[in-house]
Amino acid sequence: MLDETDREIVEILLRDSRTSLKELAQAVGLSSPSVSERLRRLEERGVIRGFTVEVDAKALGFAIQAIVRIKPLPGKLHVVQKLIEETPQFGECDKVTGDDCFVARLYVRSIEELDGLLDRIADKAETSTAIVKSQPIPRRAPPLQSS
Amino acid sequence: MLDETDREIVEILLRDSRTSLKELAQAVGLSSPSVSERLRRLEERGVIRGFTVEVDAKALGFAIQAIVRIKPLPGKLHVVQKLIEETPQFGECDKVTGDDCFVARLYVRSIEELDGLLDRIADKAETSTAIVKSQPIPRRAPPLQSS
DNA sequence: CCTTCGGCCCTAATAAAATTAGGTGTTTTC
DNA sequence: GAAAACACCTAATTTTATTAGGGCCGAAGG
Repeated sequence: MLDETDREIVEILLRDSRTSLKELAQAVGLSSPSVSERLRRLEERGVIRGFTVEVDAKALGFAIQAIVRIKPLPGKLHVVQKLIEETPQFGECDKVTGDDCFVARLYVRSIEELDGLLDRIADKAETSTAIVKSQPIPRRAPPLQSS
Repeated sequence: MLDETDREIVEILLRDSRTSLKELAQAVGLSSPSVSERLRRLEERGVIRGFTVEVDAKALGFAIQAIVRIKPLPGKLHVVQKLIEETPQFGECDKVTGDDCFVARLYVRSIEELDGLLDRIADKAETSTAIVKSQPIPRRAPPLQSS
């Protein structure tokens, strides 16, 4: 899928996407235009979906994170999904197998805020909540090797 | 925490962190050096933790994602954590309240691969697995407003 | 077997972007 | 009320990215 050079480029960009072409070129032993072209193709192929920044929840005052399993009551699936989408405290949300339920991350400043948010879903879904104690792996990309 | 200008800058960068200072400056009605300085301070304050790329699991052949709850058997907590960290198919992993258990994302190419990975943990932890059917919110930052 | 085409790379020149330097007005502090 | 701190500006400089133009295989086809 990716050759060794592409993999190295992506790995460097995962660590710091502002790395200059010059530095990337040095790291992989190519010229800047070559790296630029590889980058363009990685994006074109959809391997690199985009360039972004990582924002720190704690620095913004969201000291607590929770993982919430949300099982909408019969007929409430779309209402619940809409609510999740429109509530900014929800981070990523996955719809998973088993009773059509959602697993979502929640960013809150206090237990009270968490409680308040869960209350607002209480009449639309069954929920179970786990507070995040630590993040052994805060974020990690899928493997870049096909091995 | 963040003024309106900072918020706008961060929002733009979340969408595309390669946006030039010139464009950012135009968007917020400041000069490039001013935006540059604000950026520096956002990083210094830890609001922006880093610049990175988003890599697409599907494009790399990982068609399946699963959310796995992993409850280590007595005395196996550290072994399990190490295994998770060293298995590249694991994406982000949170340690949550309730019986010292982990919630992790898993990227695999097939159900067989998923099964194989779960087998390797089977003697160290109790697991329950939910396959991701869709991602209503693939990724989202915490709210930028204190509201 | 030779030619052609496509892929991938290069250097050098140009264009665009980021940074730095130096200065102005406004607000906070002593 | 002066001084310092702050947040911003423009203009000059430096760094970075992009473009243009060619060379070198290696595979495909005559």
